[in-house]
Amino acid sequence: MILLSQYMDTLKPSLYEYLDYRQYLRDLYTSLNKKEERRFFSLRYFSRAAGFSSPNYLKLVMDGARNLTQKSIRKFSRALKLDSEETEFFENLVYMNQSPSTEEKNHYYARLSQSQPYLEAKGLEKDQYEYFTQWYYAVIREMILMPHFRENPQWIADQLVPKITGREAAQAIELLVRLGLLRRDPQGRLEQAERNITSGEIVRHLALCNFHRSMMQRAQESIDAIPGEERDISAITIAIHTAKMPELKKKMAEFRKEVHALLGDEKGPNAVYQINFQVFRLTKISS
DNA sequence: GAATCATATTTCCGAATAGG
DNA sequence: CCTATTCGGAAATATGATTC
Repeated sequence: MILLSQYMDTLKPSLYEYLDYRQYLRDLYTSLNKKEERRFFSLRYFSRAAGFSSPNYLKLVMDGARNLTQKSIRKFSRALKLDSEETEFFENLVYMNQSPSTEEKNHYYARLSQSQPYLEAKGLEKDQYEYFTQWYYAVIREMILMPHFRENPQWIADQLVPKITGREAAQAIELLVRLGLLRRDPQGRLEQAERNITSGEIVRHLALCNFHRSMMQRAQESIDAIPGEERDISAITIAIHTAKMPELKKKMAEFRKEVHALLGDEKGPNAVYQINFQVFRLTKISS
């Protein structure tokens, strides 16, 4: 029995590599079940170890047909032989996955990202997440292009509307450099580096939700904070068929590219603007 | 308090395997 | 070689929680 659990440990995928607990369970199940001819880790075996009387419970959870409750999380972590740190991580993972709102997801992700083993496994991912949590990171990266740009945290902070603190600006530069979105030329001046933010699906999705929420908030504030000639907020409300959505998305993508190509190249910008695109449904779909 | 949704258990059935 | 038994997975059903 001791040998069996030791053997199990060597095949177990590392929990901290995952931000999707169902994926973790699937990988764990396949690696313990299919790889070897010894198929000791069956659904039934798991249910026995966890104290479920239904043999297929793990299967239902893996398929997303069942969620886990506080009680069943404990049963799972016992059967998976997780230590107390792993159990806590697993618990937050489950709650993050099952939260309906991005606010809650953020809350649980914040807890996950404090875990030391997670940082060791996915340290950069935390930076990538951070990049999308504050609207001004992207803005500062663009500000570099302005000829009168000064690499002085307080100056940068004062240029932004709304203002941020000098400390935040300094930390922003550090983050952008760490992410490879900014680099220093031979003279030590900051310049943009072409680099895509690549993070796992889960973090990317959560981070983008935060980013857009944050930028829409700026848009809302701009109605009062920015004079009319310096903004253009327009909208249409229109009834269309669901099938038209791909076409609409394509049009919007084209326009984004067009704007970028037409205006993005210009020498000597003197300010940074944000252009938001939003389309969303306001009624239920009738068939 | 009925209706609906989600969770947990029971039942069913095919495949593999051990025993006669 | 056949049959009984066990195992694995999925569907059906019961139970509990939540909503209106």
